[in-house]
Amino acid sequence: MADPKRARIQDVAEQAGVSMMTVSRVLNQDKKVSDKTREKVMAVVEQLNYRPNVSARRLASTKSFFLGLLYDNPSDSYISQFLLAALKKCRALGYHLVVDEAHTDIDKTIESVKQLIDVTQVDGMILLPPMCDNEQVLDVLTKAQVPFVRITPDTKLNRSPYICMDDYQAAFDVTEHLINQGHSKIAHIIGDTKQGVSRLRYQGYLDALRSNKIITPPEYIEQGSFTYQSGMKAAIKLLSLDDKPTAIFAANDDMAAAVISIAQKQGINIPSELSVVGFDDTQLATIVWPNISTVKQPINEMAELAITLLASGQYNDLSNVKSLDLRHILDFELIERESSSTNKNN
Amino acid sequence: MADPKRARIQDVAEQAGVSMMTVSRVLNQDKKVSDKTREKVMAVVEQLNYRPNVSARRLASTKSFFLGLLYDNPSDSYISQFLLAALKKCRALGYHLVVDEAHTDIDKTIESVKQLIDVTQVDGMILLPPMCDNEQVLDVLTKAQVPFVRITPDTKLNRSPYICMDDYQAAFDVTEHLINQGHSKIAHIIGDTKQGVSRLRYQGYLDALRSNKIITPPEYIEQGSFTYQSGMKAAIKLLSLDDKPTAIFAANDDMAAAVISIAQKQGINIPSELSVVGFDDTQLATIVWPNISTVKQPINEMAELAITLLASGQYNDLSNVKSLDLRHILDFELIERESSSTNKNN
DNA sequence: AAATTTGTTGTTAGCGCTAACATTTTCAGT
DNA sequence: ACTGAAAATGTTAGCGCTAACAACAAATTT
Repeated sequence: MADPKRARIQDVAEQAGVSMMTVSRVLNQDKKVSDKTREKVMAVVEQLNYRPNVSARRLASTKSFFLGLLYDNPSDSYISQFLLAALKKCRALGYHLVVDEAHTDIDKTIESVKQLIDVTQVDGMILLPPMCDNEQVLDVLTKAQVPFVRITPDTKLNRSPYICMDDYQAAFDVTEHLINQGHSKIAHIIGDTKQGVSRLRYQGYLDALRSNKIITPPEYIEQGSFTYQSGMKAAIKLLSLDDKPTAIFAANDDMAAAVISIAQKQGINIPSELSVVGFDDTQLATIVWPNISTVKQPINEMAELAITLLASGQYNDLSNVKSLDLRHILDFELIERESSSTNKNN
Repeated sequence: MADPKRARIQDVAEQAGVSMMTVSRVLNQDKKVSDKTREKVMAVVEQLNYRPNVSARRLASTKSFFLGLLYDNPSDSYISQFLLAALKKCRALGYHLVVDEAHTDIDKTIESVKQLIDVTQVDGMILLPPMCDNEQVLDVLTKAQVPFVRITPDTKLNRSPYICMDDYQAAFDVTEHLINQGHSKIAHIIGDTKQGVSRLRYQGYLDALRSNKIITPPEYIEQGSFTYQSGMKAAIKLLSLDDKPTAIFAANDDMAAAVISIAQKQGINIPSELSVVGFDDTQLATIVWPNISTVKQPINEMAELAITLLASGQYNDLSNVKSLDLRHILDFELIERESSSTNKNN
C-alpha cells in the first residue's frame, strides 16, 4: 500500500546489469538486441513491474504517442462503445487518444484534422464511418504521411488498412436463421442507400433466399433509411399486404424497433405471429419489448485492433503492402432474443 | 501549411525579453508576477500561439496533468456525451483524461482507483453516478488526498464538490407545463427507489399539483424502476383505469417510451388523447415516434465544469471550503416535442 | 541613510527517456 | 591467429519544462 515509487528505466538497467539504452531498445522492439539480453531485461521489467513514462518518452522521441480518432455522430451508442474500448487499449499500449468530432462543415473538419497532424502530431488516425469514406480527409492524411485505419469503409479500399465485418455473410446468416425457423415469407427493409452496408445486407438476404429456393414477391422489399420513422413507414406497407410476411428482417435495429411498434399497434403478436430481426445490436435492441434478435458487430474488437495496428507501425509505409493485407475482417455474432421464433403459422 | 514549428517557452521568453521561468509563472497562474510583465508575456503567447508541451510539463512538475473518470454503465448514451465533452475540455486545458469502468465487483473497482492514484497519479477524479455515492471509493480518494468532483450525487454531499441539476424543480416545471396545457388528470411513474433523483422528481410532481390545487387519485401514481419494461407494466395499469389520465409524466425517457408503445397498442392517440413526458433527453426520446417531450440534463456543461473545477485546483484543500460552495447547480431545459400537447379532452 | 522586509525576476539542475554517435564484442572469411 | 565487417551494447547530450534556490529591486522600517 505504501508508495512503491514507480520504477524508472535506470532501475531496470541497474538491476539487469545493462545500460539504459539497452533496456530502451528492448522495450521499443529494436531488432539489435540479443535474445539473451532481451530475456534478462524483460524478466527485470516484469519483476519491477516497470512501465515506461509516457511523457518522458514522448519528449525524447520523434513519436508523439498520440493517436487521433475522428468520429461523426456523437449520440450513437456505437461511438460510446468504440471510444471506451479504444481508450482502454491505448492506455495499455502507452498511447493517448485524441478524439475529434467531425463538423457538418467539411472544411472545418479538414482544418481540425490538420491541427491534429501539425500541432498534436498524431502518430496515426482512426476514421469512423462515414468520415472514413471522405476523399478530402483521406487526401490530407495521405499527403501528411500519417498512417490511418478505417472502420467499415465503403469505398477506396486500397488506400489504407481497414477493419470491417462481413455484412453480407451476417445478413445471409440471419436470413437463413429465419428460414431454418420455418419462415418462408420473409420481408426485408433496406437501409440507407448512401451506405454500402445496406447493399451488402440486402444482397445477403437475397442470396440466402435464393440458395434456399425461396421466392418472395417484390412487395416484400421496402426501402428504408436506417431511421425509426422510415421503419414505421415500411412496416405499415408490409403489414397491410394481403399476404403478410411472417418475418421481417430490418437492416438495422432502429427500423426493427419501429416494425415492432407498428405490429403491436395492429394487434399482431411478436414473435408468435411475426418474427422481427434487426442489425447492429445497439442499446435499443434490449430497451424495447420484446428484445430484438439482431447481429452484433464486434465493436470492441474493432477498436482494439485499430489501436494495435497503428501502434505497431506496420502500416507506416504502405508501398510494400499488398491490397489483401489491408483488410481485417472480424467475426460477427447472431444474437437471438425474444422478437423472433419458429414460424407457427403453417 | 508549411511546418510552423511549434513555439517553445524559450521562444516566448526571448520575444518578451524575460526569463523562461517568468513565462512559466505567468502560465501557471503564479501570483508573484507583476501585472505589467504578465500582460507583456501574455501578448507574446497570443502572438506566437504558444501552447505548453504537456509532456515536458508533466515530466518537470509534480502535477501529472491527468484526470480520472470513473463511470459505471457503458451502454448509456449519457456516458458517451459526458465523455466526449470531458475529453474536449481536457484537451483545451492541457490535461489528459484517463477513463475507467467500475467493476461489478467493488473490490476490483477500488483496486482500479488505487492504480489511478499510485501509478497514473491523477490530479483529480470525476465520479459519475452511481459510483459517486460509493463510500469505499470516496474513502480511498479522501485518504490519498486526491481531489474529486461528483456528478449528481445522492448522499454525503459535504464530502466533495459536486455538480447537479435541480431535479425537483425540473419535475415541478414539467408537471406545471402539463397543467398549463389544460391537463388535470396527470399520472406519474416513479423511478428506481434506490436513486435519490426518483424521490426528487416525485416530490416536484406532487408539489406542482398541490400548488395548482389539483387533487389526483392514488391510482395515478405507479412505481417503476427506470426500465422500459417497468414502464410497460405501469402504463398498462394506468391505461386500464376507468378514469384514465390525460397525461403521464414518466420519471425517465425509457419508461415514457414504454407508455407510448402501450398506448399505441391500445389505439390511444398521442398526443391528442394522451400526453406523455419523460426525463433525461436520451437518444431514445428522438428515436421513437412521436418524439418524447422531456427534460434535458446539461450533460456537456456538467462535464466541462467538472474538468474546470479539478484543473483549477480550487478544491485541493477542502478544509476552508464552506458546504454551500461545494454545490454547483446547473440549469436544465424543458424540451417540447410531439408527445405532449394541449388537452383536448375537455 | 542604513537595515530590513517584501515582491519580483533570474539561474541552475534535472524530471525519464531516446537519437545519434562511439565503442566493444562476435564471428565469419582468409 | 588475424583481419574486417556486422552485431550488440554503451556514452553523451538534450527534448521542454518547472522546483528550488539565488539575486536583485522596491517598499518599509528603524
